[in-house]
Amino acid sequence: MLSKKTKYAFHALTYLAENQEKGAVLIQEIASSKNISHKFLENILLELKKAGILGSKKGKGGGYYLIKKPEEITLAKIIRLLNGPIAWLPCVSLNYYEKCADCVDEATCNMHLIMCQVRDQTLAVVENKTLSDLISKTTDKQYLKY
Amino acid sequence: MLSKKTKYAFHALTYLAENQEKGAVLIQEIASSKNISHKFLENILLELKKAGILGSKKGKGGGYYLIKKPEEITLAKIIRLLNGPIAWLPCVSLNYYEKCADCVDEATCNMHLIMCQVRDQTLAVVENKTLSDLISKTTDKQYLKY
DNA sequence: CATAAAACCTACAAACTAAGTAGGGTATGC
DNA sequence: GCATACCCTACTTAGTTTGTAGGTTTTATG
Repeated sequence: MLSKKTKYAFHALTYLAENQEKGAVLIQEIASSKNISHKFLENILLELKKAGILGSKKGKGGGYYLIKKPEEITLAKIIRLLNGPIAWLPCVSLNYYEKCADCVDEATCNMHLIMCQVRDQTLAVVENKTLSDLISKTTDKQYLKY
Repeated sequence: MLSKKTKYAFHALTYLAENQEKGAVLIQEIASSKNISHKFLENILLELKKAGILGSKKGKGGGYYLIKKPEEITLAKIIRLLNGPIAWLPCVSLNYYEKCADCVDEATCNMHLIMCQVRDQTLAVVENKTLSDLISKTTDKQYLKY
């Protein structure tokens, strides 16, 4: 299951994507809008910044903002960053590979093969879905254009 | 990631499947063969028994044995039993459904839809793979038939 | 029937991870 | 130069996973 941290990250990113015209947005604004603890969200946004997904501005009028287009931010990237490996076993993880303690030979391990399939099927979805797929298409703002 | 409990369960089931001709097998035999703590494995086998996958015999000459054909035991069943939900969110779980705390409307939630896809892709693998796919096809025993 | 073997069951302990909190440091705008 | 708001480190709390302890019940066998 996805951790709260991961879910909070998606909520925050969605908020930022839907409010890009505002420029820098306060942590507090996101936190109260999405019902997330201010300090906990602070840590999450910092991680997203260090990963090159968000930019920030300090001092009065500061806040966080997207530095990539929503369609360039894959769900896989966010999940890996905040939730950890997508694979079910360390020995089939593309980004967090580790040799299995008990497994003698990966090449002949039947489990290994199947877990690769699971990983690839999952990636087929989350590598091809982006933040833009999470944005609600019918916000008030969009209607105002007409 | 799969828990140790889940991995141990697969190891134990594989052992039992590869040694069906032995009849009842001692916990201790499986534990030492697969390097699992006896008492921990005891709990796992008990769960598998309660789920109707294993049978047991008490007393001298007792032990555990499969009561289903390996090809009838899907990986999904084992994973759900010992690892919990396969889905990434409670609101898309088929066997452990729970309403999302924060989600207002599942029908219009974009996350919901994507997570359903992830779940279905995963299930496409693990509902169609069974214990028989984990059994090594080249054991000594098999060669002895010729 | 006595004994030993082996599963059954409940409860607990230790280790690890996730979630959240505290408090001060640093850059920025006015 | 002061208020603002992000930055950073460390800590606490809560929950889960992993493993252990110790006794109970059932069964084969001499």
